[in-house]
Amino acid sequence: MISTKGRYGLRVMIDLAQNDNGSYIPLKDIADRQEISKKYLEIIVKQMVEGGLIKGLSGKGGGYKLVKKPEKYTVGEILTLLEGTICSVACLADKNYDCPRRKKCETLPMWKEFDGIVHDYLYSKKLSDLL
Amino acid sequence: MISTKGRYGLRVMIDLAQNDNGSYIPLKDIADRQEISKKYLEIIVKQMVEGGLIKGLSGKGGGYKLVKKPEKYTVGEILTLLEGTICSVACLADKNYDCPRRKKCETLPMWKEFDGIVHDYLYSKKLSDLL
DNA sequence: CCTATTTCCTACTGTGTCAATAGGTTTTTG
DNA sequence: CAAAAACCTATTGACACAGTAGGAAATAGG
Repeated sequence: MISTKGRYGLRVMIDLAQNDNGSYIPLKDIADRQEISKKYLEIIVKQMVEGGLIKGLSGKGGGYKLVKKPEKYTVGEILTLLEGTICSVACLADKNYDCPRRKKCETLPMWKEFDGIVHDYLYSKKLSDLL
Repeated sequence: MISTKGRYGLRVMIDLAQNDNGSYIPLKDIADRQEISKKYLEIIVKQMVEGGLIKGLSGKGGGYKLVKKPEKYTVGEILTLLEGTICSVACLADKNYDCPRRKKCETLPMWKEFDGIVHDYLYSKKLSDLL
């Protein structure tokens, strides 16, 4: 289940794309338009800056803006940054985890296939597809 | 993310299918084979009985068994029972929930499409496919 | 009838994440 | 210098997850 973090973050990205006029867009405007608490968005947006998805500028006239064109972002990369991982099952989420039942597990192949389908969908979907 | 409840429950179903000899299979045997705490499985299995997925018999010689042939179960129905709902986003999980942004939400169509893909995969997958 | 086996039932608990809220500091422009 | 904005740290209440614990009721075999 995708949490509000991922969902709100995606909406911020869409808002930034739709209201892009070359300059920085203040978070207050985004929060108002999207009807989301500005304080909560700060946490999310901070993560997006750290992850290199967007850039921020302090001070008057500051705000946030995209660093790439909307068609260069995939929904998958946005969600992965905010959700940590988009994995359907815990066994696949941590690549270093070596499950003792890996060899004989009857469900693992299915989870892998399922994960592939999810991954393919989300990484083929572009931010520009949502405008 | 599918929790242990759903994953363990699915493995119980597979175990019941694989070890079906007409009579009831004690939970202890399943727990031993699957290397899962019997106590924890009790909770999961209880839910599966209540949901009509399997039936249980108390007393000596008792245990659990499937009520249908493995090819008659879908992975989707098993997971839905145990996880409550298999929905990628909260807005779609509760059918009665009327989101105020429903009309103008740019992400809703994508979530619906995504949910459809997930749903299709899990409900087309049969328990018998995992044996 | 007794006993071993098994499900069935209620309750509890520690840990962690989610979804915010609160209050302040720093940066920048007009 | 003042307003506006990002930036930063901390806290909180609620809830779900992943079990654990202990016993009651049911049932079959001897």
